[in-house]
Amino acid sequence: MECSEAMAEYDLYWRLSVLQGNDWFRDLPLPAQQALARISRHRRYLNGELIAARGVATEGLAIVLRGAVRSATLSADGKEVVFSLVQPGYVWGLVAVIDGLGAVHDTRAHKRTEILLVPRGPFLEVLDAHPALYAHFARLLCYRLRKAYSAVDEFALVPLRQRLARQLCTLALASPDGEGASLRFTQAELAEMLSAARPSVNRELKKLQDEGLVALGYRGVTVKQFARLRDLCAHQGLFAS
Amino acid sequence: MECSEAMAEYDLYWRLSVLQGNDWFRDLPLPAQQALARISRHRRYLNGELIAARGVATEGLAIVLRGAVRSATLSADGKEVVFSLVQPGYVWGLVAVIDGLGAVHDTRAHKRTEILLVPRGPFLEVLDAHPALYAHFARLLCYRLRKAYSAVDEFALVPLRQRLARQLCTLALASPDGEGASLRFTQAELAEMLSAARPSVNRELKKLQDEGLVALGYRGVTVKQFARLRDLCAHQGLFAS
DNA sequence: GCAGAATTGTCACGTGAGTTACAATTCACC
DNA sequence: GGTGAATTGTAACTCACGTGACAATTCTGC
Repeated sequence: MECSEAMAEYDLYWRLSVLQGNDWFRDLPLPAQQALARISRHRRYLNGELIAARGVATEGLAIVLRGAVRSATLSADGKEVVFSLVQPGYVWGLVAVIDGLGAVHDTRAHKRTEILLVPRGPFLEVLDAHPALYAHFARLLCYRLRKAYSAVDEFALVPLRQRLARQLCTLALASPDGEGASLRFTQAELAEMLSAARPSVNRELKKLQDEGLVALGYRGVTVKQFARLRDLCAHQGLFAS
Repeated sequence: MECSEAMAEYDLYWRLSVLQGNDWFRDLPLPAQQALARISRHRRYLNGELIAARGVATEGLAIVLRGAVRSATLSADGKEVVFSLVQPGYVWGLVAVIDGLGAVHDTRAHKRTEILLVPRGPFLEVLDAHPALYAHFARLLCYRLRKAYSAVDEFALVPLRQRLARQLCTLALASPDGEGASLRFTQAELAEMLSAARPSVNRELKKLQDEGLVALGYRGVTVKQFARLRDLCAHQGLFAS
């Protein structure tokens, strides 16, 4: 079984490199990274496949590798609010892992999706073995809280036009090509990220296009004038994604 | 100076008892409680006095004793969203204490207000000395996150009537008299807590009164039929305040 | 007990954005 | 290269809720 041993070895190395490439795991001490790499697993989901149901215990933390993880809440009368579309490189599921009270939202794979799963139990053991990690992940929770807070008051007082501008800036900065990026998202996806209706997003995008700030394409938006786009959202605290 | 020594002693004991009476400090090990009592300070603010300015480093964690701590965001065009009105018994300021990135909102005293202040530096030292506390406060952060998340999707998909019903239920349960409580809040305060306009809240309150669920008074609302009020909000995840 | 402040009660009106529905494009694939 | 699925573009309609502006009520302090 030399071959499969070598495979396992390679796999472990691969998982370690994923962790080391991630914003929230990059800065951990090597032994902790190794421990986490050892316990983590590679998972694949089909488009729309259920990853976690609201209130039900989750398997663990997910580092998104491909596709996206889509969290949404369904209201009694069937309306849905998409809470987040977690893109590759981001982490999903920390709250439920730490407090153990079940998934916060109904969560499904958006397109074919791959994640690196860090199972809850072993993860908590690693945390206990390296107490300093708690401080680290507490900061991640704080980051999330600030984002959630700004989402709340943004929703309440920022009109769609500006929220859209902000979203575009954020996506552009997060993309490899930077400020002038061609963002490969459909308008429906953008609408979901903003918890807005698709026609409304289209209306605002058109206006931005007329003003020359962006160019619209078939499955994408190209940022033409990042600076002016950014000016639109001005003054807003956290520049989050 | 025997007298002032005795005073100091009494003061320490008083601060310890405050901590022991608080939901989030009650369950800590005694040595940690004592350490926190030693570093904490009693603070008074006048109505409207500034406690923290958005983005500016905060002094520490506040346990509200009297009055209320009011966090709000001011938008560019002068509109304001009141984010929370932290009532006595609740804790304010954890995020800024942990990540050190400055206050999340502009924060002022609502009426004459007293808090127990746990200064940031010493608090973090106590955390480092008792690593288990990190796990404890990480759970508090998770609790906050769940509340913030539910605030987001509630804002997006629950109509004012139900949000109001929920707020009333929550306030009733939190009050000493329980379910049939006479809640001493003005309609303007209720509106702030819900980030809604005062006339809108009045409209919904009137309807609830017509249906016999509540009775309106000069500076207060009395819950008449808690069960039916609660049914109105049904199915909603976290029953928060 | 009365003046003035605070609070509640009610209107008319504006508006951002959701909803529905369909037409016009663009693409993907055989 | 043409057919069908996916996406984008648009318009008409609706509605919850905010805004502003008062009048009516209730308290508070001298």
